[in-house]
Order: sequence, then structure tokens, then C-alpha cells
Amino acid sequence: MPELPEVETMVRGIRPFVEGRRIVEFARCPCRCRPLSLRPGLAAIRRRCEGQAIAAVRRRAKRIILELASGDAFVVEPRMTGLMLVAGPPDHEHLRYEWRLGGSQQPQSLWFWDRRGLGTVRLFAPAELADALGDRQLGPDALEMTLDQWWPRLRQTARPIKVALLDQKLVAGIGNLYASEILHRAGIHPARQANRLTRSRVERLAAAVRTILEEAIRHEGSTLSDGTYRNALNQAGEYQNAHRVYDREEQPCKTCQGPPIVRIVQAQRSTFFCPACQK
DNA sequence: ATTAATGTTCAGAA
DNA sequence: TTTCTGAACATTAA
Repeated sequence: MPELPEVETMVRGIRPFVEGRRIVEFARCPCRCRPLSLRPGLAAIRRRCEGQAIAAVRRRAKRIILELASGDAFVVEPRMTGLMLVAGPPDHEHLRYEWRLGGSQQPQSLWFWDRRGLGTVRLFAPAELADALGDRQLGPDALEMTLDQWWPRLRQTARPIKVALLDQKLVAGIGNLYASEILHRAGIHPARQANRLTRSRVERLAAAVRTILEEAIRHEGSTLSDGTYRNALNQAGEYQNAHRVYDREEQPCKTCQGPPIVRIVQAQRSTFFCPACQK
């Protein structure tokens, strides 16, 4: 389930293959899947993007941005199971969209693959793009957030810190898996109220966010037991092997060798933590 | 054979 | 205003 590290890995994976190349054709794949969210319609997207070069590939939070030479930009949201691929899809049934690329070099296409079909592909004009990715929709990117930004933002809400970390307007890019890993690294209990954290705890949290996300990017993200997440070349990530708490209920904590990892439910999502390491 | 669970985001309700 | 709930969807485990 792509969070910031997985999306960053996708961006780094596709960038060398697609940046600078021209979109020859944008097409919906002939699969049996229901059409997923595409805006504007297919015809309008084709009219605006075909013939344009892909000037840059960027990430904002959990979204992939393909900037075109015209100034328009695709924004791809993988959500639960979406992938950006330049090689061998896990299966052909769930291929959704294809950007066919100019030139004779391989690959010939960039693909969006999505098993559950919750992902979205949108094409924005420059002004729309600024709004869609701006402060009104998304908080600061988790990797760029400074202590001066963390402190006032966390003081604004009484929600449990784990739930606050999932609020994309508070901080953008953290999802369910990394929220648990980050809090474990920071030694903070997930149920603590965000606005009651001491200054030193917020400092530890801010540091842990950087550490965990950068570590996860180095390991090319987490591929869980369902095997859905793949990088741009259809290879699994490695960070799942380094998880300290996520999906490790009842297993001993790798850090303190103490009591087993506990699973609780917060905001209808699983949270994992070590009752000894996290207070 | 149903039912629950999975995780992200949005719309709409409390 | 802030927080919570359900729905979108596909697939697997119970």
C-alpha cells in the first residue's frame, strides 16, 4: 500500500525511463476492470497530452506527478494497490492505463496497474495543479517538515498521535504502516494525545519520521504478505524485513526482547506497538 | 458460503 | 469547528 517511501521508489524507478520522452498515446487498457477515476475524460486527456514531452517526474506526498512540457501535469494517486510500472506487470487483468512513449529505446510504455481500482489519474492545468497539491489540500511533505512546523500543528488537535499522523492535512505522506513504525522508533505510545506531547517528545517524533522514511526508501519500500507492492521494475521491496512492530502482533519486540507486540484499533485501523518501548 | 479485514481518500453526518 | 463513519473497490482469510 503505497505510502511516501513506496511512491518515492516508484518515482525514482520510472524517472530515468520516462523523463524527456514524448507521449505518443495515452490509452485505457483493454481489461475487464471497471473504469477507474479519470479526469477529465479520456478524449480530453488524449487531446492535451499526446505529442507532449514529459518534462519532469516528481512526488508530492503519496502522489506521482508527470509534468508535461505544456505545463499540464498528470497526478497519479495509487491509493491502495496502484503501481507505476515500466516492466512486467504482476498480471494483465489489472493494467488500467498506458502512456505509450516516443523513441525506439525500451521501455516503450509507462503503465498504471491497480488491482482494486481505487487509484486515480488526473490531468491538471497549471492553476489547478497548484490548488490540488497546495496547502489547502495537503500539509507539508513528511520528509521536509521541520520542528517549527511539527510543534504548532500537533498542538492543534486532541486526537491520538497515531491518528494525527495519518491526517494528510497535518503532515502529508505517512500512512498506516509507517505511523506505527515511526512511533515505535520515537518511543511514543500511539494513544497519547497529540496536543499533550512534550517538546522533547515532539523532537524525537520529528527525528523518527525522517529516519524511518529515509530508511524505508533505501530499502525500496515494504512489500507485505499479499505481495501487491512492486517497484517500477516489478520487484518487491525489502523494508518489510526491517519492520519492528507492523503486522508483528504477539511476536517479541526486536528492540527490547520484552513483552510481545500489541495490536489495537484506532480510527478503525490497526495500530501495532511495543508496550515496553513505547510510553 | 458468507463475513471480515485490508488501507487511502472523500463525502456527509454527528 | 472538529471528529467520526461509511463507501469506493478486489482479494484473501476465517
